[in-house]
Amino acid sequence: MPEGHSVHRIARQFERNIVGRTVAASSPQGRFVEGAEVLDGREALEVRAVAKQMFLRFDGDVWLRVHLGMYGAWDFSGDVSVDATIASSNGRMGQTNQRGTVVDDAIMDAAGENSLSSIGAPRRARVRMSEQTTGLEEQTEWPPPPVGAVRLRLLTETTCADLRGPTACVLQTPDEVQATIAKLGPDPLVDDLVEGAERFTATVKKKPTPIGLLLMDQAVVSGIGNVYRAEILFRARQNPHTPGRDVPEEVVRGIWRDWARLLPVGVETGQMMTMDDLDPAAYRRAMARRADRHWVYHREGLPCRICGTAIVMEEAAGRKLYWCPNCQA
DNA sequence: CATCGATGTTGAG
DNA sequence: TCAACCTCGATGG
Repeated sequence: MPEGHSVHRIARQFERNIVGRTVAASSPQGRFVEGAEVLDGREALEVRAVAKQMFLRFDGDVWLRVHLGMYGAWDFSGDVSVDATIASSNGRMGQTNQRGTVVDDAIMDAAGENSLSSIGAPRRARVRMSEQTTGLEEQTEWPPPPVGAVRLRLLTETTCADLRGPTACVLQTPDEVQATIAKLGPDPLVDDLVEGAERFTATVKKKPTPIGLLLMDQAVVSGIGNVYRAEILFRARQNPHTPGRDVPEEVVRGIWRDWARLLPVGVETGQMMTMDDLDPAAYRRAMARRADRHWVYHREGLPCRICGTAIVMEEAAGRKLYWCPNCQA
């Protein structure tokens, strides 16, 4: 489920609570027993996020590569440096709070004020990090009993990270990591922005593939998924069906710049905010309600926010593509 | 409570 | 092109 922003966000959580610590590794589900045995007792030294993949380096040049796929998630519990924005527009967290979770009022207040990147002190909490960050009910046992099919558990003295439902969870050598990353297109939070722009435009310029498909191709550009694709194309007023090589170069460069702007916003807010240039009231509305958050995504049949034309949905490569046939003519 | 669909990728045909 | 992977919130009865 997660697009690039979630993966960078999860990597940041690893940075705060796992990197620099020795882990006890296990596979409660049983599908990653051998890998867990290799990781067990090693120190996590570094985390990297590229596109929708996360790479965690352990001592001895052992890398863990994780791709959450459609419904993978990391559950953090114990001492978790919780983001101030963790609960924004998240009713569940409010409920959980009333039932006695330790996520305190300061965090809830900060969330209400929509402040960015304030890092709370580590505290007993339990969160699920997937597309969104969700508060979970507090567990009192330690270590917490695994919930559901936990492929991999990484346990430090104070923090437990449980991986569930990933598409990929494998150990890699440094060379393999290098090779994996080399196949990925530029990522605005990893690559130099100027260099990234050159790579992206050069690739798009020579492809007959529709731009709407190119944006979803992780070899072309890293981290864009179905939501960001629709939104970025709308923001560029670009028809999704135009072959990449026929899209004006200035538009292609504009798309890269826009992604480089939206991605960090997504990392900070934990949400795919694509209407960030609206007035403050509309911005607050968009933050509060998912239905108000996008220009075209998931708005089939609804009037375009700019011109009133009905938003169109069509299937493209098995994914739903939303766009305004008037604004993006 | 059952069913559906999803922010993704891979590999078979 | 499509099923499979495997999870869960949203939806409907």
